[in-house]
Amino acid sequence: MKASDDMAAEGRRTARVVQERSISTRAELLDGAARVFSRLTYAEARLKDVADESGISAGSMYFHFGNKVDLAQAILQVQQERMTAALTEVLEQELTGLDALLAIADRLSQLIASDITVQAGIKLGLQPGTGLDADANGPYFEWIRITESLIRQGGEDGSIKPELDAAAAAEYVNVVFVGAQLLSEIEDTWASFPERFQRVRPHIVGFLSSQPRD
Amino acid sequence: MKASDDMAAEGRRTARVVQERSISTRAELLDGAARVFSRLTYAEARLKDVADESGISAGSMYFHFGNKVDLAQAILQVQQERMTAALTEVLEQELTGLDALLAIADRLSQLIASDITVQAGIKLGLQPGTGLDADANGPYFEWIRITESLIRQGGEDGSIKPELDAAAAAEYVNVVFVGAQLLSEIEDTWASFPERFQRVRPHIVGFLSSQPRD
Amino acid sequence: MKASDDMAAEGRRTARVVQERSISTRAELLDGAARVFSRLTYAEARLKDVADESGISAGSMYFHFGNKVDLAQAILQVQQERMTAALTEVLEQELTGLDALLAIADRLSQLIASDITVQAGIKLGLQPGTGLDADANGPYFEWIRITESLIRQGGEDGSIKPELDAAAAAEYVNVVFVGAQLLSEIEDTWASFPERFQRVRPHIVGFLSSQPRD
Amino acid sequence: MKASDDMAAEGRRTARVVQERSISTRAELLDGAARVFSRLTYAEARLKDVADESGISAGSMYFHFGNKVDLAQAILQVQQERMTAALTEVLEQELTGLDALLAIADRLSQLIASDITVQAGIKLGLQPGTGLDADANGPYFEWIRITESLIRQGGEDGSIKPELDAAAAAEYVNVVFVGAQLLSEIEDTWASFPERFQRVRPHIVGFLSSQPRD
DNA sequence: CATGAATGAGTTTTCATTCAT
DNA sequence: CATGAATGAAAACTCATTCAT
Repeated sequence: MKASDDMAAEGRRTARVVQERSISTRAELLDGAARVFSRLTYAEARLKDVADESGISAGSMYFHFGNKVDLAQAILQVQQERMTAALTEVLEQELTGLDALLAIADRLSQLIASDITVQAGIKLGLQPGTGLDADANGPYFEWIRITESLIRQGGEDGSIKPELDAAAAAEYVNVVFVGAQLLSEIEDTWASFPERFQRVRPHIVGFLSSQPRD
Repeated sequence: MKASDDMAAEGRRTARVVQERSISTRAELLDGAARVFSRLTYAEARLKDVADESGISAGSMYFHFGNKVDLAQAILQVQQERMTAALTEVLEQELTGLDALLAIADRLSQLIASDITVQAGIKLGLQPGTGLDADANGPYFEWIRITESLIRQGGEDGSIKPELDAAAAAEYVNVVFVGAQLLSEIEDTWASFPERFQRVRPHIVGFLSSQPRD
Repeated sequence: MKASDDMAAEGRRTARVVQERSISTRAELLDGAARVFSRLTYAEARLKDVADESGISAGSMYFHFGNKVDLAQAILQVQQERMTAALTEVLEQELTGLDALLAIADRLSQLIASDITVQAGIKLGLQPGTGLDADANGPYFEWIRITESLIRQGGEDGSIKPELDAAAAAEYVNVVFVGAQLLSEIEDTWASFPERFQRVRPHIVGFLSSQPRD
Repeated sequence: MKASDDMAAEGRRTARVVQERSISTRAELLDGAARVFSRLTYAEARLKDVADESGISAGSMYFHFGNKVDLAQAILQVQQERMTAALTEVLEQELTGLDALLAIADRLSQLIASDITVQAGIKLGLQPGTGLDADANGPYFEWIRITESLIRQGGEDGSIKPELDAAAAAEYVNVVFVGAQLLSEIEDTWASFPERFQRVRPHIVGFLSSQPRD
């Protein structure tokens, strides 16, 4: 049995190496795709561009992702993972409702400005009808829900004016956040988003905060 | 010579009929294209979709609009005309800076919610790199400029707090307007835009108005 | 209204011409496809071969038949129409059960030997799992049913031994017919089918006929 | 020198183990291929299907069989071996011409119904133009020759009517055998072939046998 | 020997655009 | 002017085969 043990051992070693190559290829592919989808519409994007951009053969793309839709969906998934991660990271710290809300918005504005995969995901999410997951912008609505619950929490922990209508306040916060995001996208593909958000942030604070600030 | 007179007369009549048909065809084409471009990306949209949607043959499109890009550009132009018309209409009334600003925003929110060509234009304007006029979203920046000048005017006519930084205030107003627009687009393709804007409008008024309101 | 009447009239004339061209193109395409599918497996057949064989551009194929499967299905349909036509033609003559049965077999053996579209249909029908209509060989079973009913009829009209088990007799007839067909296909792509069937035909007659023959 | 003896011994053991694995892999591969080719056309069959079906990696196939054509040819060879074996087994018994003919037919009908590799071989043999051995259905013609010679032998040994034209009689026998086979293939992939053949067998016996039977 | 990722040469399919009628 | 069939260039996708481990 020694021989087959050896073979098994070698098999495992080989497998790991192969798997690593596979993983890195997949990552490069996702990266290239993110770059392409962040500057082009889904239908405009050519898979050849993705292949060239990532230095991977077109055939290989079909080994890792069955087709164009799946590739786009993979990007959407990464986007959601990263945004969720940012969210949870903040929520794990024990902050007041207001601080958590602001921390999340700050965090997300930076993430969106710096992470091209997240940018690609946002663009893809806004153009359904492609075969992409119908609820691609489920995250949007989740984000709205979270905003509302944090405002309610802030009302209880004293950081936010308790008399506010949570739903209406949440809508306002989201309008401001999303508006800043869209203007930044138009102007310089999100590069200015964090600063722009900082400029309008005081309006949110002033509206929500129970502490008079100047 | 009577016969040829008849023929000439008939020719004129024919010409008129043909011309009328041409005009209506062109209109139907634009309408169909607007419906298509308002729900699909430029690259996703098939000219066959436009043909089917408008009940006009594909070949005919090439008589009226040289090609796909020109068709899209025609829509962008209509959009700009209609938005500009709304703008001028308000500006022609002699209103205070604040009232003009709010009237324009109200007007535009209604126009966007109700006019599918305008909707199509907005979507097209947000996806450059297509061969569409590079400065397709020139209107955005023009709108920002107008906002700023109205705020400055409001500072002078007393309707708006004079101590405000006009540029910063304009940015805030636009962030709110654009944010409400985007959320409405996502939720129900702009149908809820006017109401949503009315809900956030008080924040704008509260921030700008020199008159304390409750 | 004279002008538009003229236009309508011209429209009709144009439409007819266009339609004729369309029909002939479609026919040539079907013909070329039949030639290709009669010598190659569905999966082996290249659409380029069909295009070349019929002198029609590849793109045009997709105008007339949406895709490869539909093209194959169109051939199957033509095959079924032609075989059904042969069948009905015989059945319309008032023949005895035996004569009808034999006439149909004769007719079909000639049709199969001479009509390349029918040949293509037979081959296609025998290779499902392609996306072709699952019941592509429904005709086979229909044919078996008809055989059985003619034998029963022959039992009643006195042309066929009444004591025969119709189902079993039908199976035998079909086995012989189909066997002759398959051997002819292998040997010379059906060219020898009619003669071969004539050689084995007496076995069928001897078995079924109520009249002693030598 | 003991160490190197050990190594040599282990080397031999390893070699044997490897060799055994090789043999079983080859067998599984052939089996999987048979299953795939028995339900799909050569061109439809994906080597990946074979790999999945046999649980062997695609790359490994290329070690054992140079390429797709060779794999198919290996199956054809197994089919021919098994059919020939059945044939010779019967021929080795000293039977009359008629009994030998019937025994062979019975044997083959059972073999075809039960052996998926034989089924695969039959299907492959009927789709040339693939790159498979041109005379893939040589066996068919060989079988016809054997039939004829057994009929002639039967004429001499008294088991078959001596006045029969051997060639014509052989054709009839083959038509019936092949017809039953094809109908069974269509109906239930050969499962019913033995029974069906038994149902039509009396026609063959009645035609050939020199002994009046009822 | 086995594995499975990678490749590239084909194939199918799509669609803007042209053009004869 | 309108129509819709035809075209071709480009895109998506497939898969036998190779090859590093």
